[in-house]
Amino acid sequence: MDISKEIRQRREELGISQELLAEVSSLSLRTLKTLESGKGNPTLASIKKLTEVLGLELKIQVKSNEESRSL
Amino acid sequence: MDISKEIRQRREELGISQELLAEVSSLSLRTLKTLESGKGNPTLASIKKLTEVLGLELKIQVKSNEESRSL
DNA sequence: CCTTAAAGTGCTATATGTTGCACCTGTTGT
DNA sequence: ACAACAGGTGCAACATATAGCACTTTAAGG
Repeated sequence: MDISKEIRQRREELGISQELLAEVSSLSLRTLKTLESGKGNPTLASIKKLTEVLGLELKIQVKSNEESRSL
Repeated sequence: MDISKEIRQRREELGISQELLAEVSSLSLRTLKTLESGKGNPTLASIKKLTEVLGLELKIQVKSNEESRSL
């Protein structure tokens, strides 16, 4: 799933508003709105601010080879 | 591990130079150098360009509660 | 020694992410 | 209908990521 959608989904699961999330994660409300609506190209720092507050973690790993099997 | 270090490690595993990686991922060599040396704040787009070429995937997931157990 | 390849860095210009403000829409409750 | 709340968006200012260039350092190989 898209990162922006994951963030929105997680925020909604926690039942908090964009305004509150922006405040506690020290990210501007404007930036959060842009990010969640999938229109921006956020910096890693912005994403980390949100993941820390939301209890999410960003992992980078070797891709599982699904498309290799399909050929 | 840090994302910048993961990217460098993966590039070295594949045995390619920064110059080649920058070229095939349509990212400037300057930006890749900055990123790998851990000095920048890359955008999500830059990270995605690299992960796609390197066969890596960026995943965002609920944090496993290690620190909850330690208390 | 010299040459080549790979990586790091200062400088600069350009592109764009971040931010605040104002305003609009849609929803909920009275 | 009106008010309050949550979310989306255009605009402009500021901060900074991206990019190219030149130069340096280090390591490997002749």
